[in-house]
Amino acid sequence: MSETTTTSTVIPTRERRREVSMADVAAAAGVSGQTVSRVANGRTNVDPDTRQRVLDAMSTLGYRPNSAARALRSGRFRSIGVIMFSLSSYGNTRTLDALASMAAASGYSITLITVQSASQSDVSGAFLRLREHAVDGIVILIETHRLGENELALPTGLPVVVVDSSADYPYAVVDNDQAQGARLATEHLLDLGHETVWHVSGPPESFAAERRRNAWRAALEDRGCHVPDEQIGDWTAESGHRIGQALAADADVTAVFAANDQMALGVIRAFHEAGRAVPDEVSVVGFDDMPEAANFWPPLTTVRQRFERVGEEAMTALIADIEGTGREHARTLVPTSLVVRSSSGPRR
Amino acid sequence: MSETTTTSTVIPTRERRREVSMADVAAAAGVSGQTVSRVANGRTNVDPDTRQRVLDAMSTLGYRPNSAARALRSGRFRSIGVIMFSLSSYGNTRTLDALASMAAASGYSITLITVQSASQSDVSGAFLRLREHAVDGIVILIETHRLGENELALPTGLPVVVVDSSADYPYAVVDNDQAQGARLATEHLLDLGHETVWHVSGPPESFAAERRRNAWRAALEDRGCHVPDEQIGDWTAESGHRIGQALAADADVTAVFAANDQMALGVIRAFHEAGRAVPDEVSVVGFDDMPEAANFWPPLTTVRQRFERVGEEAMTALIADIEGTGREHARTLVPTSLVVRSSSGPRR
DNA sequence: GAGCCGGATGTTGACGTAAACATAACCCGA
DNA sequence: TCGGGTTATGTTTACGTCAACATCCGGCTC
Repeated sequence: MSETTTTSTVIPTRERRREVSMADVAAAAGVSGQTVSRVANGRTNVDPDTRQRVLDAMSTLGYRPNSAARALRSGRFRSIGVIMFSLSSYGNTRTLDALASMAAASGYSITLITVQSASQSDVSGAFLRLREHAVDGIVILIETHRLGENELALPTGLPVVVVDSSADYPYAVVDNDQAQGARLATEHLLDLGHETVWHVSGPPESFAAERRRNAWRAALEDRGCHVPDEQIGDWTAESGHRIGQALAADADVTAVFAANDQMALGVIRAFHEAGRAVPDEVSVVGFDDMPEAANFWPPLTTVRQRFERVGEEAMTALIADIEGTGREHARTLVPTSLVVRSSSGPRR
Repeated sequence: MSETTTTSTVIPTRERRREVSMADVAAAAGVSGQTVSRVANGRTNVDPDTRQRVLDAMSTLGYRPNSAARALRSGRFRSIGVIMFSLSSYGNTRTLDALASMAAASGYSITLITVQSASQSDVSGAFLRLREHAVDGIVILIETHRLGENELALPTGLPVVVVDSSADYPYAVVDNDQAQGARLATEHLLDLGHETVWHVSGPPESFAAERRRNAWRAALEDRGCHVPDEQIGDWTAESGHRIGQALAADADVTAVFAANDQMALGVIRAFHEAGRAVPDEVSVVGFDDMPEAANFWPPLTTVRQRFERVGEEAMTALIADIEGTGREHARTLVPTSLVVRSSSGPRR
């Protein structure tokens, strides 16, 4: 171990010291490599004594199977590729966390590829890189609205799960139930006596945004309410703030449903700045239930998405597909729930 | 949307179709496998005509190098292992994003392992799994306070970079300059005329929290200010809220420096609830500059950490180590900056 | 006791790649 | 004209693992 600091210690040039291989273990235990392989893979047809000898040799030498060789041999890597559109989205990050936990629990690791844009070339480039990396399956965590199906079609027969609200992929799809959540939020506000509900939506290219928007509109129409023009944001708090400034200037606005918590935060700030009290004059409801939402001022009423659950469902489906059990390409929707806090109140 | 029961299309049982290999390309191009290898690796000693023939054959057949075989042969995988303590921390997530981008730009992919706890067993288990996965280097993105050096010592000579504020690892260390940032925040509040500054710190086991705490204390002492008891939080907005309630009850408190933005949010909420105006009666400064901070109410004065930069530095150092250029085990500190918004103001 | 069965273990070869070495063709100066 | 030095290309082999097949041995049946 280098004595840390300075003296750019001529570290004994990290010699590409050969790792302990099966052959080494075999020699140490006095058996053949194949027997070591059998022990490593938990085969039953090995004499208990022999097995123990091999296990001892393994731990003495610090043997770890070389997964490159294993993958080359078997075509399996016990690795899952995840393609994400950067990590900026709060929800996707939590989903990724759940994916990673589930994968680890099943003995898989995660190979993460982020793409700068959801463009065709970026995504197919990511596919190609994953193919090189001998992953056993792929999770796509992107808003894929702008990608035609053909562009998503994989050249290889790899199992794929898409975490997205779109239907009609030839893959399994898992997502939070956006429509149900948006309806929950909208009806909550109507139930409080508001005549209608304004909507700050996510960007046009997002499927999730589209579903929330459609469900909001449907909920209003079902109750015979006027449907105000939608306000198009881009998920950021800044866009919420900008839109909020316009809404605050309109005295008719008494209830706003923002398509995520960040935009709700921006909207609330705009109302604060305009001197319109929340929730006394205007109610605001968000979507996501990020950890901070309970500490917004006022604490935010919002729709809780269960991202962890989505990640678990996606990984479970993918692993089932990889390991050959069940290959339904189903669409799984994880229900959301409304969390009522202080940013929404009865129409004055 | 309720067509959840998708017609479970009977997909033509994914046959493990052999991938196109070098041999296939070689046959198609009428050259030897070795020549294909040379072209694939961009060697110069190939006749332009031959090279073109090989490239044509590659694209016709859709050849992609098999990285398992490549790794087996060369001992390199062009993959970086990242060990993270879950993805819950906002900053670490952004750092990971930068790591992933940088890695991709250099032709590496990311193998992500999350650990449930920073315990010795979890972390060393993660090491072992990464070693199996033939990664070329490892980035550790955990608060490693509780881990002795010996526990972190890798059995293999793999290059390692630690993103943490600790010193004295036998590895390169990169982090935001916590001490400088905390001093910035504290002095900002003192400069506004506050007699002293209360501190809501991160948990004891966090190195970053410790550095911020020490710098806060040092800044106060340098100015001869009274050092109030520190308030120990756990990074969550809830803990900030709880502590904020206590602080709000103390009329002496006029300035609070919270060790992250979430706790600052909780503190501010507590002051709102207690009817103490921010910043008129109490100033609050956070740490991180998360994207939402500008839209808190009031917009939060905070210390901006450049997580992307940290990720870039870490990956640059790691790749340099992997590829043999420069092997100083330096400690890199990325400076932070103060972002003044509306949550801090002059002492009344 | 011959024949057979099955469990434990060993031997061979192949996965796709690339380093090391071998060969062949060509160029240039003496 | 020859020898030495390039440059382009081919051949062999090894990386670590594991499936397939081969072998060995003890025990059981008839």
